[in-house]
Amino acid sequence: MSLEKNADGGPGRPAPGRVEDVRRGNLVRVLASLAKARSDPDMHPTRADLAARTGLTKASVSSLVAELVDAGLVAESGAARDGERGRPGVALELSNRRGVVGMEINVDYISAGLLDLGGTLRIHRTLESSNRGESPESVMTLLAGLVSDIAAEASAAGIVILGGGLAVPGLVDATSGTVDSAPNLHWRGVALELGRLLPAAPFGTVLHNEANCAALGELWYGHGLDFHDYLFVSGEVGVGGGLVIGSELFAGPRGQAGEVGHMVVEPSGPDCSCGGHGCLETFAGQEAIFSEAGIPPGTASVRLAGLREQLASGDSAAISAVARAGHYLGIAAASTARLMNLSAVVLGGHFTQMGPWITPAVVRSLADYSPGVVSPDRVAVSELGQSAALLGAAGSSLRSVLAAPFSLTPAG
Amino acid sequence: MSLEKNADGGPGRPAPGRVEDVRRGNLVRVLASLAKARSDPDMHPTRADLAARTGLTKASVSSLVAELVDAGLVAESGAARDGERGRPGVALELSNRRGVVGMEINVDYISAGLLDLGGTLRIHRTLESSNRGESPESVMTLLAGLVSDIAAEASAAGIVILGGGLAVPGLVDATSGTVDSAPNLHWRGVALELGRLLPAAPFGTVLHNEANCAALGELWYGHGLDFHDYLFVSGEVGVGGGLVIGSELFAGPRGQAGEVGHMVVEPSGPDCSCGGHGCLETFAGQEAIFSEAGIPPGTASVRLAGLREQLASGDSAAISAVARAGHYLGIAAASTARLMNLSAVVLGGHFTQMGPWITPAVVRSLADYSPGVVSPDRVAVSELGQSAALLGAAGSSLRSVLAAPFSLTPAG
DNA sequence: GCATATAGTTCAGATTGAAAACTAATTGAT
DNA sequence: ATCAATTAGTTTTCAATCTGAACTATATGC
Repeated sequence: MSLEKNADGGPGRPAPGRVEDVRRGNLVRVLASLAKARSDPDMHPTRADLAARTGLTKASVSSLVAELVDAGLVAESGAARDGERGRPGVALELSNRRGVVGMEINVDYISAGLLDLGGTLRIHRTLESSNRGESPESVMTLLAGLVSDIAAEASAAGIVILGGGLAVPGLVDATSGTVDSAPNLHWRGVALELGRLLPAAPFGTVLHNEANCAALGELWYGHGLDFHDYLFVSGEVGVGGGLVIGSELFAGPRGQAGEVGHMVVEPSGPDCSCGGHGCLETFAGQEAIFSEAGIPPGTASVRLAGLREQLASGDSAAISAVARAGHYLGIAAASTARLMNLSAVVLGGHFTQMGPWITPAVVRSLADYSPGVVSPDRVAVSELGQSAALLGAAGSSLRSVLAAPFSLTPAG
Repeated sequence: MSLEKNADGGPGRPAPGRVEDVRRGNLVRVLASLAKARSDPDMHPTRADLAARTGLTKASVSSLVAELVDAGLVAESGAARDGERGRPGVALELSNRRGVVGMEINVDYISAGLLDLGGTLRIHRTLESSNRGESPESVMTLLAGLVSDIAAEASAAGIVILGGGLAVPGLVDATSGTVDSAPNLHWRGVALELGRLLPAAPFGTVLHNEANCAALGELWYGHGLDFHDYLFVSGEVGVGGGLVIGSELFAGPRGQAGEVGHMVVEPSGPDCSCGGHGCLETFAGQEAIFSEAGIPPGTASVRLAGLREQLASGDSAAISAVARAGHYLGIAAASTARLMNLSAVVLGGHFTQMGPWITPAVVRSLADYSPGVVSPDRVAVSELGQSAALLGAAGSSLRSVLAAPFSLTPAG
């Protein structure tokens, strides 16, 4: 349908097609096969198996695997016996001696975790910290300490850290490592010193938007295993979101798509902080729900706990506040589903705490405004909780490594 | 960020990375450079120039160009003199002896046109025909006749037709060539015999959605030259649309994205034919505008002419009907722009006839609901008129050819 | 103990682009 | 007119890489 991207090969673009590029592509193919095999438990791919699944010859796969083993990305893990006759193969797997770090700065806490190449979360630490209004330097220092502890532990366990991802609740510019605006932290135009976090990691640290990361975490480690096209709505102070299309995050032209919170759901609705009015956020943001439910001011976690209590005790103000949020969420989801041809909705962030009360309202609203587009069993609540963003940030780094293994290989 | 697509190379996927694939990629690179050069007028790329622009060596480019010339896709067009000293180069261009056909079936007419590889529309024929409720067979027979005339003319002019695209106002499944539903034609689940249209064309005929094609036509031959990320809204009987992101059409998971007409713009709005209510179409569809403006029943073109007259004469009912449509259009556009981070809006279809009256309403609404996102000078009216969809369908075919030149090459 | 089957390696052959040397054609200075 | 300088395009040699076929290695089962 469209021309290959960057086909022109102008200045600043990837190198033109050389014979070496074939090998790079095939290294990636082999790694992708290994990564895929992992979700199929009890399946121990061998060189011969990889050859069959990638379409390459056994000779090529042997050579590619040797290179990946040299680079430390792939490890042999004993014999693969299947009871059949013939010489047994050598089972291969993504090395668990290589890992990436996921990091998150949020309003009430910072956290970091170590994910090995196989996708297992080996370490996960959270540190409560009131970051709203704190200086970026001091928060980064705190985070750097946390990460350095994790790096030490990793090193003791013989794990080499290759890269990392940092999720921040705000609009970010990943290329420059700048937080353009993070209203809930009161940060604006802040260039973070990402180099401090993982100074030795060849892939460095990449900055991400928190809602997008949560959507990615959900994609790779949550409902994404079942749904391939969905709207992820993350309720935090504002209402963020992520669009997953064909099992990939749709990031938009400037990597900032997914602002569900400012879709117009009620033309005559109240003014919004964004300057518009009737935005979803004015009905489904934390402040909107809390005040409608009559929850007194306080910290977000205390108020959220209060809301849960009132919901559980059948308080009608709380129940109707949440139902109203769900109603408008359903309207925004209906429009999005129609516009982008999506078939599922996943609720994350604070909405996970309201699951049983908000889901029916969303389902009803979807049925009412876009019948037949999103079936009730495709409205789900995230099960990852607070770790979604961290998993997304780490997973993103993991995928960078698997997509560019040649940068670790002797040949460079 | 994500793994290379199809990296697994499983069944049904493109062949694995062989050394030959490098050449395929480079053939595409060279063609892409030539296609790009064409929008830079008075620029006659030579082999040496292509080498510099693709990053390939002169030797490789010579060999690639020879293959493309053999395949008939590229032609030498005399010497390229630039007044400098040194041996003059031989100017190259995409051959104007190869072409693709764009076709459209709409409610009131069918049309077809011939686009040469350089992007010039060489022939364009429209045939009035009331297709609503007609059998697909009879309409296809009519179209096949029109296309066969064009093919004869092309042949007389020495132009070889390589492929084609057919735009139909409805949801289509391109892979099976089926019209799932085209309400305005009263077609539903119709498998079109696309093979009849261009039996000799190696790339065959591909079925497209009309609104998407119009968006593509706009992208390649209209405002897309200035805007790279925009919402294209096409008013026909319903309200269709297309999302252009990074100068590419965003087609959605099943190629059916862009249903702007059924975004919810007024939760308490009237019922819609889709089963929902408050959809944009109930305010900005043809019937909504005509009845609100007090235009008596009749054929679409007569009513549209009537509306234009009333608008020109300052009729207040007409003016306010169009302003209302624009208001709600602006709301849908505001939500879309926020959700997908778009920065421009292009109005097509019947909205082009209402330009001066509807644009201000859209601009006002955008400023009201999403201030600072879409600036007023980035709300534009399409200038392509009725040919947008045809150009999009043809252009899409042209791009398939340029993206897979090796299928025409001796090596196959 | 040996036939059979499967895993993995080695080696020759083909394709391809890079690099450098070479031929071709034009300008401009002498 | 002649020739150096300059640019376009071709030819040649070389290295990288995959494929395919032959070969080695190691199991099972009769």
